[in-house]
Amino acid sequence: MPCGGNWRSQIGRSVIVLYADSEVSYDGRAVSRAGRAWRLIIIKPDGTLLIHTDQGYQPMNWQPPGSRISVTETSDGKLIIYSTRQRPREVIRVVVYGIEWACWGMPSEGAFRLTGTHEDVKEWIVRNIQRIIPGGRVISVEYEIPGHGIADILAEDASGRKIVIEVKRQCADLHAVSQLRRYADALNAGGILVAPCFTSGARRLAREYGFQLVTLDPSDLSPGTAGAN
Amino acid sequence: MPCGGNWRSQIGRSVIVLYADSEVSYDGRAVSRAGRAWRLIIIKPDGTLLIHTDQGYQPMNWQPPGSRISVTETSDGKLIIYSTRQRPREVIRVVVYGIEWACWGMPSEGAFRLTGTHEDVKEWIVRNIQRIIPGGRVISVEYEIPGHGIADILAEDASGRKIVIEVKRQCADLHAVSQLRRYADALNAGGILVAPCFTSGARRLAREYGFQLVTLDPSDLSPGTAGAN
DNA sequence: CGTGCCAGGTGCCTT
DNA sequence: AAGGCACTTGGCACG
Repeated sequence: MPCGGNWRSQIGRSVIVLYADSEVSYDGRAVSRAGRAWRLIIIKPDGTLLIHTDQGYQPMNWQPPGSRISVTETSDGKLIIYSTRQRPREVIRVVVYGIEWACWGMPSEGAFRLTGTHEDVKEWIVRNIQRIIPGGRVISVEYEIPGHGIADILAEDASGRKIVIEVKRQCADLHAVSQLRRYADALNAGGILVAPCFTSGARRLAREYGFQLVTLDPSDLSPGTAGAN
Repeated sequence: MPCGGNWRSQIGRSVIVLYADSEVSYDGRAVSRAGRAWRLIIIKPDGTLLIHTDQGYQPMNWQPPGSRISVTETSDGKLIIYSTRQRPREVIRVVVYGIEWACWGMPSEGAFRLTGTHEDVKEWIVRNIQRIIPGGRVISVEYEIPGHGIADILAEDASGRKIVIEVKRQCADLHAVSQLRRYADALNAGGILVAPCFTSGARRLAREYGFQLVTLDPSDLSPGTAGAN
């Protein structure tokens, strides 16, 4: 059974899960200190370190892939787990007072496919530009505007006027409108914001800036509908 | 030893960790399908579900706190784990073909303190506004501009001209400049961007918009220095 | 509950 | 490596 005391031999080879009584300190872009408590510690072979509590999606502390981990033992028998990352320089130090159980395994992602992403929506629009700009055409995708960022789609309408299209897969907010403005201003172009929904503020601001809103839900990517708004 | 076959009795009471041969499907804001493979499954009492592979900070699939979990058994002995979330409606379905080990425990966050945050930087600036705007004063913090968002700090310089200060704890980018512009435009005010560093694009754009840059590192919050730029 | 915005954001891709 | 940006972003605070 892959649970036992020799988990240290699995470092770099398996995903190790420890249930440990521990203190955690983090020093890097920010600083954190966590007093002694039982926590879930996950060590992945790619250098990822995750320290989870009883609640929440996010770990209490972590270290990303590529970090270097080491485990040492103090003279009085306590374990100390170090995880170090360069650029930015960040260190996690876990003092382990006790381990109730330690298990490991070699999980994998397996075949994995994710759909309904921003990329999918963008591709749909390129193929169905007529539904967004009747009589228009796509000039470029991921169009870089030097010093101003990268526009999702650059198109032109029937009259030849340039139009920047900014695509969001979730409700568009003020940030999305500001982003679109940055592109449209730089190109002296019109702007269309495509999203499944819009916050009230986004609607106001888009109106103020003269941008058009188009409602398009990622789940409606079929030959379906795109309702102008 | 808290590892064994009766982990299902711990649902809602402990954090459960399964090492399982499984298929995972996710349907919600996006859609994902993951073929059969060994994966690490974590079930927290707050409804959080995390499915981890051998690499990366992020789980392959997940469900946030507040989700409802249930485990059923098919006629041929396979387990199926359902996790459902409303608003947005999202469902994860895990078909479990086998479990190599199942362990649990009741971790906690314990005493935890994080410093060096955005809030810390903002407070430092309010206390040391003279270092940012010599002769100026703070008018308001978290100043809401209706329909345009919330400015970090609204101040005025020695001549009484309004200045919006946008604070970043990491390198400021185009997004930060756009955000500042949204505020400054709405108030017809000047703008100062405070950050530990700036991307090349952010420098260009800030110059174009007439914003001032001030370099301030979160780790130098002592009575230290704030270098205008 | 929606709106807005930070996060030690992370991850992906392109120059 | 730096820059730009999406993410099933998650999480928080406020009206």
